[in-house]
Amino acid sequence: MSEDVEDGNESPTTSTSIDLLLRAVEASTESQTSKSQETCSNNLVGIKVINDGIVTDDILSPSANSKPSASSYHSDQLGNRFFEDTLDFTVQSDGLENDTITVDEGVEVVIQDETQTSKLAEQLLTHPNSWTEDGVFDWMHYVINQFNLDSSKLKNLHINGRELCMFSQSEFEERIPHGAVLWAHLQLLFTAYKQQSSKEDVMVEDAQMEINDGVCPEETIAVSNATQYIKVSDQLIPVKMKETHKRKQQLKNISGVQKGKITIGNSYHLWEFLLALLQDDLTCPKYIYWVDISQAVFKLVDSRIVSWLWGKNKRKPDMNYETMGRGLRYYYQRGIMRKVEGHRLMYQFRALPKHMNVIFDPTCTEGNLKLKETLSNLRNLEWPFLSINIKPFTIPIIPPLSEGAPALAQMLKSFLSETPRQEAVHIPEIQQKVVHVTPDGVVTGFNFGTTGNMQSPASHTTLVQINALNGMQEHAVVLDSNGDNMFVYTGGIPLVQAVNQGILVTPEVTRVPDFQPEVASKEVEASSQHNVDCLVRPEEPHNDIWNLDAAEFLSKNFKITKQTSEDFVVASKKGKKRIHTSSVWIPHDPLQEERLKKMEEAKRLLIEVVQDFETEDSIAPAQKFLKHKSKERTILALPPTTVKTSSKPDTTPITKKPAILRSPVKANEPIKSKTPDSAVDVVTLPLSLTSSGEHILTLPISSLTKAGGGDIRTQHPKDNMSYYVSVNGDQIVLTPQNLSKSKVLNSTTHR
DNA sequence: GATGGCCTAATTAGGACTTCCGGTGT
DNA sequence: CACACCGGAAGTCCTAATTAGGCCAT
Repeated sequence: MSEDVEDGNESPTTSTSIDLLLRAVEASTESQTSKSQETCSNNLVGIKVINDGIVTDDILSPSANSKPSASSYHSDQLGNRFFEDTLDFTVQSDGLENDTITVDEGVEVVIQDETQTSKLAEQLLTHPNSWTEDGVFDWMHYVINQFNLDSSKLKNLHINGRELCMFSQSEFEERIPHGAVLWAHLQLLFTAYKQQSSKEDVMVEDAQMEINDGVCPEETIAVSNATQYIKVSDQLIPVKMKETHKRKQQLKNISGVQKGKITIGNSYHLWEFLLALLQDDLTCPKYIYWVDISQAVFKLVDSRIVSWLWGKNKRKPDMNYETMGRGLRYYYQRGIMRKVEGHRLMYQFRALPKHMNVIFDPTCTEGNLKLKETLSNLRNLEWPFLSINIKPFTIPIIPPLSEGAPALAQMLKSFLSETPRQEAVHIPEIQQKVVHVTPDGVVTGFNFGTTGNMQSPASHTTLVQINALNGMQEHAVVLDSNGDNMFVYTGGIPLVQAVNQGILVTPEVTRVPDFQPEVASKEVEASSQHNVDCLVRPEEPHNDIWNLDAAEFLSKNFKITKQTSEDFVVASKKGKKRIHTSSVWIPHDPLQEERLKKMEEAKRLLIEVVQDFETEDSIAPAQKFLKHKSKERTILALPPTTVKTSSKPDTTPITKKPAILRSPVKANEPIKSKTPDSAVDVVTLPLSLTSSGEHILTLPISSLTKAGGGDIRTQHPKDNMSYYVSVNGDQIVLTPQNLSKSKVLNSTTHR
């Protein structure tokens, strides 16, 4: 029976290990007298490769068919050799009932030798790192016997599992008889163990909190993406954690992890990313490697691939080494890295994690060996352990790419192995629309707001995906069957609330076939600013042009102190006002009379807003003042020029300039004027009660108190009832507390 | 009815790059 | 000539922290 290994189901690591083993066996057997296959198949130890439940290979069984032909290998564009998935192996079918240890869906360890089954089976389930000298000897002896190699040279070998794992391939071959075969076999066990671990990883998920609660903070080490490593007998056991508040607190409390330095998800910092690459057998030492671990010096072998990966990680498709290099250079001044002078593509970390998640990878080189030795030797020393001058900051453990950023690792595999290259993460194309918002609220497209950092909106009839910066996320953007109505939940805001806030407008659908992300992102941002006074939208979405109209317009009317592609800062005697580009709107077709009118109206509105800002005799921070007046909890005391006699003559004329009273104030504290030179303790306010119309009333300041969340409440001197105090335009609104505040605010006409 | 706590949304500020550039060195 | 490297300046994006809004228990 023979089957082809199916494409795609086998990890490159496994393939590489199998490849190496086969070549090693090939080399060893060539140097010896050939033995018959009949002899070989006795006392078999094999590892079967299983794809989707079908046994495809018994890769450790020496057989005439086990040698790959020359055509079994191929090279990719980069010159990397890969295992061709068409090897023809013979799977043992001797009718005996084998002892089988399934370590993973793809790898199964089969032990048939009855005398050693139990002991060896047990040992093979543990990481080679933990094997005793005897265990190592048994394993070597057994493997060598299976391949009918000479076992006499093993006699004086005293190596424990830990030392075994420290060896590089070259050392293995140098110091251990039949080292190539044994080394290759060991790599397969590593692969199997790794896969087994990841399986167990999932199994412990349910018990995660319990485990964690039982581990003292010093024994837990934060890594990334809700994975924690628990140190048990000098081994790091990954435990997946749910991202809860408690969890976040735990991360914060973990010793050695600085506040704000924890990396969540795939958002590695650049230095973290490089460290991860250095610990991943997919990339180290092929594309990046340690030149001298004792000095934390590493080198980029292939700057193109490393920067490509970095760009993938950051979702920056244009990333290149030049750009990435700028990021590295910023590390010089921050004391994280330095350049190794005179050596191209060589950099030096100025600190390393005290514990690194060392991968015993099959492509281990001397650099990696040095890394392991150094870490082994220095593990018990005080951190920082490097001899170089280090700015003391703590680096959390960086998981290898395949654990910390599995999707990225998958991409890398794809990048390295597929011809033609394909994106591992496939995002289906979807019909997309541009959102248009005009100043009078007419929507020619869809209008929705966001609370996150939306980059480009996307939707089709029932699709609910938005391409946010941190990946495709499912937001509730739902179109009905006609495509006439869209329902949007923005950042978790329920639809009803979004409508109340004016975020949603019943759309008049205009399909825009050519999706322009730049335009869309601006539109999204604009639409999210439901309280904007007017909007600017240029003819072209390009940044320069985008700014042009707004800049031209603003510069004519105001002094602009700063301008970026997003913002203008308008100066006035009151301070500076930041105006978002999208807060000024210029219509698509300026030839249309109606649109011209709207444009004029938009300009007029903007001028009005800024003039208000400039003429307001206020000492409140100008930036705050202009922003959403109706939302600002500003209590403005107006000059008592038109004070009428109220029914309750409790007036004390105010002779000093008006005071601005702003919340929040401390609970239970009377609100006092923020104006130092103001001695007012009573303010005369023109009040507009929503139910009974406008009248003048005098409120003693001492009657104003802080409600929850910065609200201000007062007791009405007339009826002694509690009212919320809010501002509508230049009027103060008292809202009976027993009425819904939102209803009242929505029913009032804003200026 | 008065009060303050709690939860969540909205907003802000700052960090960490990214982009661009003009220049030098190998 | 290509590539690596440098650092200033400005822009972008993300996230933690802060503030605001609303509800609800006491």
